[in-house]
Amino acid sequence: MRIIAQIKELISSSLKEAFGYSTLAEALVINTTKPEFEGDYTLVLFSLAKPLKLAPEKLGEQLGEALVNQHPEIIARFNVIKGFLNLTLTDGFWLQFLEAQSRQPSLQEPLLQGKKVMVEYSSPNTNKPLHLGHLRNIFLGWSVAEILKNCGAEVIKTCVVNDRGIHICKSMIAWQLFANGATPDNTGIKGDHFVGDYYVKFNDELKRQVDELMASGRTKQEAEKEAPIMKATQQMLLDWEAGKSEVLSLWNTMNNWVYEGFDQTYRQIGADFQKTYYESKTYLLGKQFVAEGLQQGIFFTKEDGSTWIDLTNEGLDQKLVLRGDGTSVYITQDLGLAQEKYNEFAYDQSIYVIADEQNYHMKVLQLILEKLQKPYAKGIYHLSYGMVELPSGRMKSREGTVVDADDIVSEMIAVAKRKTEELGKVKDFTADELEELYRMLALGALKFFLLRVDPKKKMVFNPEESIDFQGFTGPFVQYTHARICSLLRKEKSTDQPLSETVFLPAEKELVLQLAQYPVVLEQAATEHNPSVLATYAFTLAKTFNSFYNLHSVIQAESAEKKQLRLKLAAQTARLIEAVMSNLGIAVPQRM
RNA sequence: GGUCCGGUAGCUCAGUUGAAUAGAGCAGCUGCCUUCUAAGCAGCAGGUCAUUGGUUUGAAUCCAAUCCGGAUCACCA
Repeated sequence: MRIIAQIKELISSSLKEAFGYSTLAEALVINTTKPEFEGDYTLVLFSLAKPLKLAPEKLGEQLGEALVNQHPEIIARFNVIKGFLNLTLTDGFWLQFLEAQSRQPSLQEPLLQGKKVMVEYSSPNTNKPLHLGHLRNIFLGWSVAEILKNCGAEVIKTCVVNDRGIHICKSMIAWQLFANGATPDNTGIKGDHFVGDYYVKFNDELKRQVDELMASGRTKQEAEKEAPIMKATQQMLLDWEAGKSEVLSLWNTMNNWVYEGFDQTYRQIGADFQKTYYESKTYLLGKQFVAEGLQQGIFFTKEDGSTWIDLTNEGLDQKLVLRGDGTSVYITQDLGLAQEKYNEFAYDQSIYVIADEQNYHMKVLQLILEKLQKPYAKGIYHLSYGMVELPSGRMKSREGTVVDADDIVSEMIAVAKRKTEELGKVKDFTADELEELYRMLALGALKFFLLRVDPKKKMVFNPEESIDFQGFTGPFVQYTHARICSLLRKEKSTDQPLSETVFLPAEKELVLQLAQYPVVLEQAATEHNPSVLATYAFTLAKTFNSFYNLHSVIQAESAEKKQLRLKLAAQTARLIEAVMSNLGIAVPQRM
């Protein structure tokens, strides 16, 4: 159902027949015609003018003539302006398209049929709750997974939990020192926040001790090293690695508190994983790669026994892959984990949704796997995204300028509730229905806000201004869907074939938009970029709203018009739902 | 310092495989609800696309230099 591709074929064969010129249909440049000109699609002629040795205007006239003559059932008329050939397709063609699309049982595309893709996202630490940056990560990962599924791929969503290390021990030490047996249960605090609070307490106490030591003449570095709380933490990490049972037991308990909290958040925002990897179980992996790399001469050993790879020929640096004492570093684990994932799932592609601060690391990871000639190395794709920043700059947990995930979600729900009550359109809803609606709108606004921006760019969130429900937003699109549903409750679109009609400009605009979906979906999939779908959802809704404002559906001028408009409306609603589901956003029947 | 990313309207963002008069939303200003949901529609106003030079029939888009901002280059994860 790719109209542009279809037209490119027509043009390509016309060029051959009428001009004896062979060119790949792919190479032609066709866009939808700008609204200020007449036409549906536009061929850019400049690049063809040269090889054909014709002035663009002349070429346009002749080519347009040929197209209309050869395909009168598809091409109705044309006009040439400067180097642009504007083509208007016949109403019959558009009618047929609309019928065919509405009869299509599924809106999926076969682009990635038979491919198996892993998407790793979220990947939190277990010492503090999720924040707005995690939400961008989670929504991106979820959305990309949906997009790939809708292109026919089998998708495995996975999460790597960073559940070990010094930062976890900090929360544990602080809990031992200050908690007096407090738990999430007996305080009523959500587990991840509870543990996060002790992480903050640790840092407060550390600062106090450091200040004290500095007052007695130590330098800052000395003080940080010597602070009793820091020493205790380091000892705890050693005890953890030695498998000391009371440390392990506390570690287990506190991590489980955090997992309960995370699960609650994941349920609330609709995130899930088929497979979760825990770093405590994977951090010893990857050492066999070091032996392998040494044998192949890809790695080398320094005097102190540490193992390195030299990537200076690739424009990078030398990179440590194993410490002198034989323990793993971050990259070692990641090598092992990539293998582990491949052993388990034999993926064609493995997508890592990770912030752009790790671009260098991911480049190194892929490069090493390539040098080791791993079959899955080429399938690794780093979906790098920019940080969510405040107007004042980066969020800093130490300065308390982190936007908490649970907080922002509840704020959004409160705003959705307030707006819905102000408008008073769903007074007959039950309490459960209302709650579901508020959540749908709140998450719609939040997800759309985070997904509408190109992932690789950093973005700004201003907590002073709450996220909009008007304009280029999730609720705008959701509203259009609810409005169409309301229309269709009053008058159903039937399956009867449409009768011949002349498309009015607003109707044509809409059907043209409907035809764009497969193109946009494929673009989103190949670029791993949900934002193009957000833009499309908005444009589609906007186009419908203009149409809706201009023409009455139920009181249409004729029975044929009514039938056509009902079908356009039904199809718009269907596509809005499909596009939004790619973004992980549900759409309501009423709002 | 090396590498990478970014700089487009007051603000937040599209547009960057070169193509018609650079587009949206928000904020500001005008209109439009006794007819299908006004979370909407129609309009006004707002731009030296960081700067300079180059390539081209054509540059926000490509090239070079410069300025500004950010990330990264740990025996941290």
